[in-house]
Formats: sequence, structure tokens, C-alpha cells
Amino acid sequence: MAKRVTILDVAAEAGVSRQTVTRAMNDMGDISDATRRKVLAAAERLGYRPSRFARNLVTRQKTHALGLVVASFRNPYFTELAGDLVEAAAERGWQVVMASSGTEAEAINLLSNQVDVVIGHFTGPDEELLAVAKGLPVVRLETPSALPGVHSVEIDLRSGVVEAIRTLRERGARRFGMVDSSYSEEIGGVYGPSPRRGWFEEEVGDQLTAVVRGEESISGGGRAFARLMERHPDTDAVLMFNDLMALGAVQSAHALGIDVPGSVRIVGVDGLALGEAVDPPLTSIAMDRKGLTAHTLDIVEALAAADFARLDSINRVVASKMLWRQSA
Amino acid sequence: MAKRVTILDVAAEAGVSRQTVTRAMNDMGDISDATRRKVLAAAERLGYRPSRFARNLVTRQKTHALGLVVASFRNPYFTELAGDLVEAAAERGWQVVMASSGTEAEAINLLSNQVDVVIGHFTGPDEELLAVAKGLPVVRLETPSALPGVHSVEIDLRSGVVEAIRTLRERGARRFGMVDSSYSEEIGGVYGPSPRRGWFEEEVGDQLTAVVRGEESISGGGRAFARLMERHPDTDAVLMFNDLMALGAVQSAHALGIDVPGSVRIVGVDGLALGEAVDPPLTSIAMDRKGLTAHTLDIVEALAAADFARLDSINRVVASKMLWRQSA
DNA sequence: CTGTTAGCGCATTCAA
DNA sequence: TTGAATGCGCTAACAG
Repeated sequence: MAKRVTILDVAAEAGVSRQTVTRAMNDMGDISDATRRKVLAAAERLGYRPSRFARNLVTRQKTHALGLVVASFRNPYFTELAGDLVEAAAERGWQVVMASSGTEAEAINLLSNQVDVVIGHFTGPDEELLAVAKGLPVVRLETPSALPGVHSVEIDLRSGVVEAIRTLRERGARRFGMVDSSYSEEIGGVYGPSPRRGWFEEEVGDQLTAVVRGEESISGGGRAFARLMERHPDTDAVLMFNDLMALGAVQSAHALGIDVPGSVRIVGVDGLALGEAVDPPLTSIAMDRKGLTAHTLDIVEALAAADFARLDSINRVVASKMLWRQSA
Repeated sequence: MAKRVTILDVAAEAGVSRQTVTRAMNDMGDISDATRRKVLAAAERLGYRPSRFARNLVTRQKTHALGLVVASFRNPYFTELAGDLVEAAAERGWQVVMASSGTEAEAINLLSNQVDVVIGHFTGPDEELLAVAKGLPVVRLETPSALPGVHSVEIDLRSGVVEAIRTLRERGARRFGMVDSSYSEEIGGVYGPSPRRGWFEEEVGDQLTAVVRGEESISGGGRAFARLMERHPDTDAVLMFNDLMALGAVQSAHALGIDVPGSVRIVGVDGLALGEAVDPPLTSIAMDRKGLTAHTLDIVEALAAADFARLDSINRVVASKMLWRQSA
């Protein structure tokens, strides 16, 4: 690769000092129109591009960047989250860098010298995050953090699960089933059943028919739902692990000739806008995503104000609330 | 804001030289375990975070970043595109920074000192892009570019539109309608009807019933579709501007008791994975998104190899091909 | 194993 | 209106 064209090359080419080049490149005034043109022409001739690193270094980093780690772009939850975050971040003058490849550790590593802080629905323990982040502050979504340097916005899904089941009962449901994610199995079974499954079983009590596990995708959700209904045809309400899988359940019910919500009520989790697009529109335990992004950015700004030093854990909580559409 | 903690502060605190601090922070070897601990402790005590700009400056920028400008995160097309791009980019060692706020010019401006090149479905002319990008290379998606410094990956949608209509005819369709995007009206009517509308009308000929315009959203598509069918109930095939709007059309047809594809065949554009989630699954003119991202990254790497100098336009073309699902 | 010397490429003082 | 010095914070190359 050829040696980089620097401001000095342009200065030489134009026969002026480097200052004059800076002035011309940044529309700074205090420069005659003639020299500006001359400099700009020289810059273009040489194909000059100012180094963004040198510039940011000397201007004392006025623009910050946060890294968002997502498990998969195939799940609209993450893309909707990313959208919200990018928009909210832009309003506060932050840029968002995305990463999704491989493991959490790899993603964080990739991000580590591009951003000031990393954010994500991390599954690993705080210690592990701290180790891979090497001092880079971390904000974990969904689950609370404890160690300094790791902060969190917890999502209170439990109250949503409880509310969902109680209301389903009021609407006549008596036989509850659930489709959990098989994710934990895939990664070696380190993680047990999802917390939401625990809350579900606790609240449902002896009205439980069964919990089956499915892959986190539309079709995976559909297959798991079909399996559940085959084994327990008397099930009249199903909690799906998330909206993505619930979409598959609605589709699957249709294919099996099962009436929704007449025979079975279906509830998802996440509150995706996408749930509107299916028929019947999906009822969901929605997390307050506006609040989620707002709290996240609050934390991130607090970290920025402290120059990204390792602060004691900042923890926030956002609520979940039922989004009753037509599937339940 | 307090003065930033630098490597020198840590060196002083630990009683070593700055180089030793570097070695400790970067696991570099050639350092005793004792001093490493000492340095790390000092760094933590002071809350030291290496400046990513200074580091990248001196290491000669080995990692690049590209900026992706999207019109809206509400349209799954962009989120699916973003997902593809982030994954493909990661494989080649690139980071992706996203922006969506406000106008194209604003988004490019925000990105300008964070990335090495910007990419997006830009609607403005090359001249305008060049002006706002200030020398930052631009890759425009969908439409071809001509000026040096602006490159492109064109999407050949025309052949897809033609193929769609011909096959629809083979399947018995005789009365064609279309729902176009109202976007161009909203921004002052500077842009005429969409090119895909032109190709549609040309191919359909006198079998056209009507073209109506709708807002680019699920509900907007649904309303426009309903309007079209109300005015021209004999329409038996409809091309929707994109899949997002087509989703609304399928939903609307269902609500109106119109059988799809029995009474009306519905075709979208984009080939979203999401089209699988509705009933009936959406037929679509799919662009080759794998090819799109691959070509884009090829261009981007060519630009990097030239140190992001202003190269003559690089233009690539990707095909579109029909994705026959059940709605048509 | 540790410290010293040199830049990386730019913008912000100051002088002229 | 222009130019000369200075430093942002870090790592690479060399020294010891």
C-alpha cells in the first residue's frame, strides 16, 4: 500500500503551509478564496483524505461511539432494538457500531478499539465480560449486573408473565403450555431453562400441560408449537419464548386448523411491531423499549462524563407491559 | 470534565515508563509479572482508558469502518440489509456504523469522521452526495453512479418486474394494478414516479387497471391496496412497491374477504425473509442481497487499497429474481 | 526485562 | 491573511 497522503503533502503540492490546508479543508475562514481553491485542487489531485483518528485525537474526542452486540440479525427483536438505539443515540450525538459475529467475546473484541462502551443482551457472567472487555465499560441488557465496570438495564419480564397468565385465566384459559428456547442446550447446556420459563411455571401451577423447547426462529417456533399441541391437544393457552417463535406458532396453528384465539390463545414476548403484520395480530408481553434505550443512553452518558473510568455498577429497571392484540 | 487520565499518569503512579504501561495494557510479553500487576493496579486506581484514537493513529489504521445510511429502521428491508452487511463486513475485518437520522446529508455528515466510506440507497444526485461527503467515498445502492468518488451497486429490478408479469400472465392474470410509493410526493414531488412503476406500466400495456400511491408502511400498503380494489374490483394481480407494503396488502385482502391468490395475486419487491411469516407467504421480486453485499464490500476494499482516494466510478450490477411463494 | 527516542497526522495556540 | 511552533495520547524501534 502506498504511503498515505498527509496534510504535509498537500501543503507542499499547493505551496502553502499545513495550516492553510487545514483552513481550506474545514471551511474555516481567514483564508482568501484563491488559496482555498488552490489547496482544494491540490488535495483532490493527490487524493487526500484527512485521518479521522488524528483529527479526533487532537479535537479531544467530542463525538462518542457505542458498540451494540446482537445475537442475531435474523431476530427482528434485535433489529428493532438497533433501530431504536441508533435513533435515540443520534439525538444525543452518539454513533452506533454494530457487531454480531461469533461469540460475545469475539464481538466485544472487534468493537474494543472502535467504541467507548459496549452494550448487549449478554449471557456470560460479569467476570467474563470484564475480562474480555479489558476495561471497556459494559452495559448489559435484561439481566442485572453487580461488578464495577458492568452496568445494566434490567427488564422486569416477570410481572409481565404474571399479568399475562392472570388475564388469560380471566378469559377462560385453564390448560397452559409453553415453548421455551433451545438455545441453552445448543451451547452445551451451561445455562438452564430461561428465567421466563421459571416465572411461567410458578404462576401456572398445576394448570401446566407441558413445556417443549424449540429453535429460536419462526419455523422452529412453529414446529415446537405443533409438537406441543400434538402431545397435549387440550392446551388452551401457550406462552411462546419470544415473538419470533410466536409468529411461527400462529402460522402453524393455521396450518393445523387450530383456531386462534378460539381454541388456543397465543402470547409472545418482546412486543415487536412486526406482530401487527400477521393474522391474527400477535398479543405479546412487550418490554418498554423506549425506556430501555433511554436508560441505556443515560448510563452511557454518565460513563462518558466520568471519562469512561470504571464506575460502580449503575442499575436501572424497565417494566414490561401487555400488548393485547388478537391472538390471545 | 476532569482532565483525561493518560498513559503518563499511569506511568507516574506506577513508577515506571510509559512503554512499560503499554506492555502491561496490551499483554505484550517482555515484562515481569510483578510489574505488570503493579501497572494494572495503578491503571485501575486511576480509571485509565487508552484513547482509541491515539492508538489507531499510531498503529496505522488496520481496522476500517464503513457507514451505512438507512432511510428507516421501520422498514425490515433496511434491517435485513444491515444484518447481511454487518455479517459480511465482519468476515472481511470491517466495522459497520449505522445512521438513519434526518436527511441523507445530515446522516453522511454525522458519519463523516467515524468511517472511511459511506453506503446507502441514496436518492440525491451524485453532485449533491459529493458535496456533503467532502471527499469521503460514497457507494450508492440500487442506482448507478457516474462521478468519480461515487461508486455503485446497481440493482436490476427491471428484469424481475418483467419476469413477474409474464409469469403472472401464464397463471391467468389479465388485469394488473400497482401500488406505488408516495414518498416522492412527500418530499416535494422532486422525484417522479418510481422507476419500477415505469417498467411495470411498460410491460403491462393495456392490461393496466390503475396505479395508486400509498405510504411506505404496512398499514399504508393495506389502505392503498383497498383503495385500488374498491375502484377496480376486476384487478386480478397487483404489484406492490415493496414487501413492507405488500404485507399490508395481504392483510387488507384478508380483511376484505378477497382470496389471495385465488381472486388477486399479490407480488412484493425486496424478497424479505419476513414474507414467510404471513399467510399466504409473500411472493416477491427478490434482489440478490448476498451479491449486493459482496459487491459492496469488493468496492469498499478496492477503495481501501487506494487509501480512499477519489477513484473513478466503480459500478457493479446485481440481478433480481422471482421468489415464488404462495401469494401469487 | 525496562527505559528512551521518535514519530503517527492533525488542529490550536501564537507570531508575522 | 498566512506561517511556525506545540501537543493530543499512544506504540514502534531501538537502546540499555
